[in-house]
Amino acid sequence: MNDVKMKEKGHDVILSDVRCFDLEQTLDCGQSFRWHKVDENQFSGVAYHKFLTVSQTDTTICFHNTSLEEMEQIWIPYFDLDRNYQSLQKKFAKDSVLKQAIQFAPGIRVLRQEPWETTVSFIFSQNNNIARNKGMIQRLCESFGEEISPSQFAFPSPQLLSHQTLEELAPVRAGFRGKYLLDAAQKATADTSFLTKPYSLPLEEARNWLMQIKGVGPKVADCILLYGFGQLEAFPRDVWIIRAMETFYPQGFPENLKPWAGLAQQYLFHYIRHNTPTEKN
DNA sequence: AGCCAGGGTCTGC
DNA sequence: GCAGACCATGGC
Repeated sequence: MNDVKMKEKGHDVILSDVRCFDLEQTLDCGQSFRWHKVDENQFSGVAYHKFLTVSQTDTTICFHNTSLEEMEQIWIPYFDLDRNYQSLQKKFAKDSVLKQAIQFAPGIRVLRQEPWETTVSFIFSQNNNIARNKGMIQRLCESFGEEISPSQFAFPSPQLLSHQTLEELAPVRAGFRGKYLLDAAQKATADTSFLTKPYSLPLEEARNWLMQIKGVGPKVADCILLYGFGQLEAFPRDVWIIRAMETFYPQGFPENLKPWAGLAQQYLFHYIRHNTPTEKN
C-alpha cells in the first residue's frame, strides 16, 4: 500500500498517509449505488455482506466497526487501496485533457465491487438515471436481501432471485429491466462459474461472455468488468464519453494508456459531467 | 407538463 | 451492418 500506515483503535481501523483518495469523489462518481453521505466526510453503505461507516480527514481514513482482518479481506481491495495511483496519475498527466480531469478530482479510485451486485447495478442503469437507479437497488435489497444489521440489507444472491417471478419483482419497480435481472440470475445460478469466468478471460472474450445475459450490451459489460472485476482496461462508452472522445480524442485514445483506459474514463466522466454548461447537478 | 436518463433489443432495410 | 422505434418509470 505504498507508505500507508494501518492501525487498530478500539473497534475502528485507521489508515493514514493515504494519497490519491477521496471518499466523496470515489463513492459519488457513478460507479456505485449503495453508499450515502451521513455527515460531512462520512459515508455508510453495504458491500460483501458487511455494513460499513467510513470517514475521512485529509489523508486519514477511519473505518468504523471493522477489524484488520476485514480490512485485508474486504475494504483494502474494495477501495482499491493496494494499487499505486500516484504512478498511474503521473502517466496520465502527460495527456493535457486527462491532466485537467485528474486535477478536478484526484481522489477517484475504481472500486472492486462484487461481480454479481455490479452486474445487476449496471443492468439497471440502462436508460436510467443515477438517482432512480439507487432507489431501484435499494428496493431490491430491502425486498430480497438479508438484514445483516438493523435496517441494512445485503445484496440478494442470484440463487434467491432466480426463482422469483416478474410479479414478485414488481415492488422493485425496475420496469423492463426486471426480465433482464431474472435472466442474469438464472444464468449465474445454472452455471456456478458464470461470474468467475471473466477473471480468466482476455478482455474481449470476457465482454462477450457477459453479453450472453439479456440486457447486457458492450457498455454494460465494460462497466461490470471495470467496477466488478478490476479490469482497468475495460472502457465503458456511455453518451458522455462518446461525446468527450469526439471532442478531445478525434484520433482515438492514446495507445500507451489503453491498459488503464477504464480508470481514465472514470476521471473524464466525472469531470465532464460537472463541467458541462447543461450540467444540472 | 414534458424531457430525459452512465443502453439494449427488435425490426426493417 | 445500420438507423429508428420502443422499452417502464420517475427525478428534475
